[in-house]
Amino acid sequence: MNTPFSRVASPLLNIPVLKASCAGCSLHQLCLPMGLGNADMDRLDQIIGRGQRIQRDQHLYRMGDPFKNLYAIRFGHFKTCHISNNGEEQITGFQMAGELLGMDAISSDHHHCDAVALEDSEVCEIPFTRLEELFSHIPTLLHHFHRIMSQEITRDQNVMLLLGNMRAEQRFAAFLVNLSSRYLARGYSSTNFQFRMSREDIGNYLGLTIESISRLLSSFRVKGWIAVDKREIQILDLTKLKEIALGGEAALMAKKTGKPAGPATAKT
Amino acid sequence: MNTPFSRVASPLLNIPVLKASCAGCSLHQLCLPMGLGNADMDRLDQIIGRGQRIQRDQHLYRMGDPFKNLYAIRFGHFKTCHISNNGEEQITGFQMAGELLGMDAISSDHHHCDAVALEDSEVCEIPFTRLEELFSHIPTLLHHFHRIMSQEITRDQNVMLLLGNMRAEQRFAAFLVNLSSRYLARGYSSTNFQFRMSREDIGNYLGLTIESISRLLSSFRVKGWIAVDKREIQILDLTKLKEIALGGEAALMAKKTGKPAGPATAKT
DNA sequence: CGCGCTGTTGAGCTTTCTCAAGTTACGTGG
DNA sequence: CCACGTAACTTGAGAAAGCTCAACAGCGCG
Repeated sequence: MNTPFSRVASPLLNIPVLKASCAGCSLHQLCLPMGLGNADMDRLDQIIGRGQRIQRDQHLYRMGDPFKNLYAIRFGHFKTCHISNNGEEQITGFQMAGELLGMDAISSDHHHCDAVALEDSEVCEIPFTRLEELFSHIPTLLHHFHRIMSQEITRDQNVMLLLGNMRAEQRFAAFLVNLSSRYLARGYSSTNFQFRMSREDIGNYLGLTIESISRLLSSFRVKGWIAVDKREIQILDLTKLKEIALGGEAALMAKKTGKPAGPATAKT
Repeated sequence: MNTPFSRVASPLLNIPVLKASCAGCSLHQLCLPMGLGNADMDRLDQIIGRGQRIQRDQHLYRMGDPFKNLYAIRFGHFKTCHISNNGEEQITGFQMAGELLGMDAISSDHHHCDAVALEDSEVCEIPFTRLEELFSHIPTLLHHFHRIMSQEITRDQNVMLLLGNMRAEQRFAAFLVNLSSRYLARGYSSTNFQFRMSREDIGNYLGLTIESISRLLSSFRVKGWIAVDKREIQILDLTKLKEIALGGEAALMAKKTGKPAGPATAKT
């Protein structure tokens, strides 16, 4: 790794340098150029536009916008949300540094959701037509791109599993464990971090109300699994949370009654 | 279109011809070779393996199987289901002729879900590494492949919206409308078709119990929106169903009370 | 002809939502 | 610097949607 930044370097260090460069980005092992040699990474760098700053609550793109670019998150956090026909919004994901935004737009040449910055963030603009040109010259890049799209599919299907099969407590535990492991992969603490999204966003994402999220936070706190202060969270018993996220029968037993699991469907 | 089969040709006509051929397939405008010229379609045909028959309830692949091929459904129906760690299954989609199976496996070189035939079906085997080789020679094919993967992402996110935001009635209406439009796109009736999946499968997919599905069917029937006989369904008021699927406030009003919509979150 | 599988219907119960009141933090203007 | 207003969150009590359990009906199959 010849990156000038350590994995945990403060994002602030990057702010003055707006020219996006994969080679100089601490995230290139998580991001699109993963596994590329120096020469190929340079070619990728040549098509990548200037970094783009997005302020908190600003839209990176909106549903219906024409599709030009994919965006790699350089630092910061985003949410993507679909607006259904009756005006309800459904948050389909929270994205963090090193993740790619905009892949849903390839199918129809316009975006199918809104992407909103949860905090001041910066993205690399990746012109998709130029990227496709590169693919024919760099098979490794193409293959990795396919993996990323496929990963997105898998991720979405896991959320479907969460929304279709899990109880509130399990959903929330799974959410915490997911965040935890993603921060870990980025070199941050897996037990101490802050929510970049509001309780409302969390509830929306998990298919629960804001009140339920609040109650779950309290309940997890009382049980000693987490400590919360506003948006600051500390995970005190990650093992327990993982157990519950996995559907922990044991966890439900311990709770009091000996009921099966799952909000619906279920049944052997 | 130089296909020897009309769009509505009975699938039975294809059974004796096990050699898969895009050029000779009535679905090539819906499937991977969409938009390809004859020469390119021939090249695609050369890498596509023999057709593979899958009997009802047989697995096309299982979670954990190594990833070798994508599969295009020639005729028949499939379901894909994830098994969560506590043994619960969640059906993540129902696939029909012309749709591609297995894209979730690209990310990790093994399948992340089970694919099960809902009836006797046939698929074309598409060796993925050979397909990737073709991509560098046929940019149109590559581009279309990206659209298909992107479509899959969009589809999954719509299901997330369904599971996260919709009431039982709305979910079920959306499900019926979705099936209807997919049959329409394939040249079949949009109002008369049969469920290839059990009530249990429908319930699992929609995050509801089998009893709820049964009640919804009855309720829709009583209201005169559909007629049902076992797995045969006739849609009598597609407009109404679409209205409800879209979150129809009007529909909810008419129902009796004047409540807002959405099972959770919501609120302006 | 009876068994098993799938689906239907009913009654009561659990989970989570809804509504409402109250708290805390924070930015704005006096 | 403080009062105020707003936004975000918390907590409680009651309501409702949909689940669980249970009984039963229809159909296919051995």
